[in-house]
Amino acid sequence: MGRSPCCSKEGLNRGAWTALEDKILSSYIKAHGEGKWRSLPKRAGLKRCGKSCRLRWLNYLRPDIKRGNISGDEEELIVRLHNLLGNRWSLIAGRLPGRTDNEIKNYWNTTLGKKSKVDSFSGSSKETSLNPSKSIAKKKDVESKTSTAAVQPLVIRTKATRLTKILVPQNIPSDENYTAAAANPLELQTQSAEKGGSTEEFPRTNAGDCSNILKNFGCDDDDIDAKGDQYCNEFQLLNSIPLDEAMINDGCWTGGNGCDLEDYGASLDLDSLAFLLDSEEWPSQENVVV
DNA sequence: AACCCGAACAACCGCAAGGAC
DNA sequence: GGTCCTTGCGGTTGTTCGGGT
Repeated sequence: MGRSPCCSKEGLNRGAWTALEDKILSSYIKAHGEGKWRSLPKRAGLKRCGKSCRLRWLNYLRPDIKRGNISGDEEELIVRLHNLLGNRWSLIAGRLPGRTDNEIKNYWNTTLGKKSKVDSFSGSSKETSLNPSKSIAKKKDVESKTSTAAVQPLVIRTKATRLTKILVPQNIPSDENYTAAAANPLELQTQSAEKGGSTEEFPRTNAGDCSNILKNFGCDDDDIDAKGDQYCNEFQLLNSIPLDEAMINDGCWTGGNGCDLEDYGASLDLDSLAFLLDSEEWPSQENVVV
């Protein structure tokens, strides 16, 4: 099946985006929503490849993008998730609200990857300081986790599978321990399992609560207007399936930018991931947000 | 002040999956 | 069922910027 080029290269702008281009793209997407990237540049009046528009929007212009330095907690989370998932940046990014896969990938390649490379080369816990700005204590903590993972590598595969369904926990538990987990369905599920979880523990809400749920996941009113119905349909669909079963069947474990664990099937038992949660807490949302 | 170098980040590219027809 | 199109992902390259000499 021959692939057609994503766009004609002739007459198109390349390289850095100008403020005007950003404004045009943002305004267009705000007015018409995402999607149809191939035809978007023409409709918006941009001399850009659709792919380039999509990337610019996803990695830079999206309103929910968190800018600024990666915090210590986020770094720790990235390290742990990388140990678990390998270079599946989109999945890792899905666990870090407001961070993009590209950002995390860059951060890894420029900072953490080198650090871990040096660590493994030295083969010791000797201090390595490629990034002196990071706190030593935090760094040691990260290193110890990295070395733990080296003993127990669990890199699943390097190619991500596309998300085809979005799974959002139907009810945001009031218990503060679960509040942080609300944005981390994997943790929610694991905790649920640890507690002998069932749909009774996390009763699923009806579609009427969708707006609040979406807001809890960082959607603004525009998002809800644009996609609320779609998400609510998903909610209603999933409401007919017990929560844990739905997660396994749908294979999704993140909100919005999730993955498909279905392929892991025999090789990946979600319970086996519990070791990640055994010794230490995942960073809470309050800690992650800068 | 000029130059060099490395880090950080933005953007591009090729490939593959999934859906529509 | 096959083909084509769209979208998303991960790897790589290019550019910018700041610090050191």
